[in-house]
Formats: sequence, C-alpha cells, structure tokens
Amino acid sequence: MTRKNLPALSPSETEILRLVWQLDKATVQEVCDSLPAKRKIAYATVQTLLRRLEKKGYLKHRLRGKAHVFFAAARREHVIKKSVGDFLDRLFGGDPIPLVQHLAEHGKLDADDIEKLKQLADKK
Amino acid sequence: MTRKNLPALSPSETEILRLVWQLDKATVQEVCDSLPAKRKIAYATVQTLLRRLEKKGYLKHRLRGKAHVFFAAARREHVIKKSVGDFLDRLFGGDPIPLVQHLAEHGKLDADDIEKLKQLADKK
DNA sequence: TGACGTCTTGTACAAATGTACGATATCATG
DNA sequence: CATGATATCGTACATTTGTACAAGACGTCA
Repeated sequence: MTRKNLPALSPSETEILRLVWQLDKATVQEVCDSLPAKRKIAYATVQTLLRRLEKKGYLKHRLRGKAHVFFAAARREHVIKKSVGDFLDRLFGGDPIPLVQHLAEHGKLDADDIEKLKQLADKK
Repeated sequence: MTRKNLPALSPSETEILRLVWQLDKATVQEVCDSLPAKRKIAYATVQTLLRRLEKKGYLKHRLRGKAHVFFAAARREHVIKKSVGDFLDRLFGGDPIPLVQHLAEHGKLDADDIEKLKQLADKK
C-alpha cells in the first residue's frame, strides 16, 4: 500500500498534489481548471508536474477514454505529516508552538478555532 | 528598512537562516557547530549557503578578525510570515485550521499549549 | 474518410539547489 | 620569518525544479 521512500516534494509539486487530493481524482484539465485564478501555469506544465508526482509515487492514474485520471497513491495523512514535520524542522527547529503562535498572532486563528482545537487536545 | 523583494528561500537555506537567527549572529564555524548532529553538511556547504543568504538579502556580515560574522538583514517576523504563508497555500490552500488540527492530532500540541494560544487569541 | 480537437509522450532547457574542492590570504607562534 | 591553522573566494558540477514546445495517437463529426 502506501509505501515509504517517497522522494521529497518540490513546492510546485506540492501545490498540484493538493489539488488532486481536493478533487479526489482529476485529469490534467481538471487540475488546471481548479488552479487559483492568480496562479497561471500552462497545461503542459501541470502535466509534467503530475507525471513527476506519479513517478515519485505520490499519484497513480487510470484511463478514462484517452485521458489520464490521477489519484492519490500515498496516504495524504502521511504526506502531510512529513511535509509539516520538515517545514517545522527547517523554520522552527521542530517546535510547533512558535508556528501556531504565529498563526494566532496574525489573525489566522480566532478564539473559536482555538476552542475547537482545545476540544481536540482534550480528547487525546 | 527591511525591504521587500526577498528571493525565495530554498529548504537548506531556510535551515541555515534559522540557525543564524537562533545564534543571533554567527560565523560559518559556529553555524556548523550548531547543526543538529544528524544533519551533516560540510563546512564549505554551510559557507555557500551563508553566502547565498547574504546575496539574497537575508543576511549581512561584518568581520571579526578574519572571520565573517553573519547576522540577520531582514526582519525575522517578516520572513516567517512569508514562509508560513506560502507553505500554507501550497499544502492547505491557505487554510490554517487543518494545519493546526494536524499538529494537535499528532501530539505536537497539548492542552496546555492550546490554553496559551487561547489567551493569545482572546487578547486580540 | 478526413480534418479537428484533445491527450499523451518525448524532449528541452535555463535557473535554482545541494554539495564541495582547491587556491589563496591571514594570523599566531616558535 | 617560516609554518601551520583557519578562513574566505572562486568555481564547479550533478540534480532538481519550473516551465514548455512539438510530434504523434485517437476518437468524433460532418
């Protein structure tokens, strides 16, 4: 199943992978269509990124007519965990507090969000 | 002061920059010494990374004897904000909740941490 | 059936990244 | 002052990344 040894994701690859996750499964075209309006990348580029993601083991595809329909080949949870972990290490030496604190201070999190998190943490 | 237009940080650069922040100011040697034991990069490599960070505008240096002492040239707050923002966009489409939730679920944050955050958010 | 649109495949290519060697300059010390 | 230790500087170089064009396959509709 979802096996280890996933080569690192580049920023752009991450971006595309997220879209596939979000769409659950998608063709090149569909990924292109779901790109934020601001972010404009050529169809061909998205295609290459999807190919690379597949080669790296993050995606697989099956055919629908002539089109490739890409879908996750690695557990999202797992990928996220790795990405967040690495990011945390690089920028904060692994300590998550400053990160969350930063989010809180920049209005990314309101009291409500935090309340929800509290429930979560309490349950654990 | 801290002008904009900072070129993107590569993962390794980020790692090194963080160490300089942590040490407040540091020579190549000092950065090398403060590298986590696991992470083993040659002196020369660290040197290159520091040089690049300076060229990109993240660091400056002054001399102490013959050694270069590097120190921040851009507001840490600002750099973090940008890095976190980009990361959030890439991996979560900009929504911070799933990120924090992930942290909470993976035991990265305990109820105490969250309590602290609550205070923070309340103050806002 | 033949042109048309849609897709994939192969390939390209400059720039960024990760990593590092070798030459050179300088400082302390015997 | 010669020697070693320590630093920087210039440069290198294989990969990876970001971005993309061109050629070929296939299904469709007039």
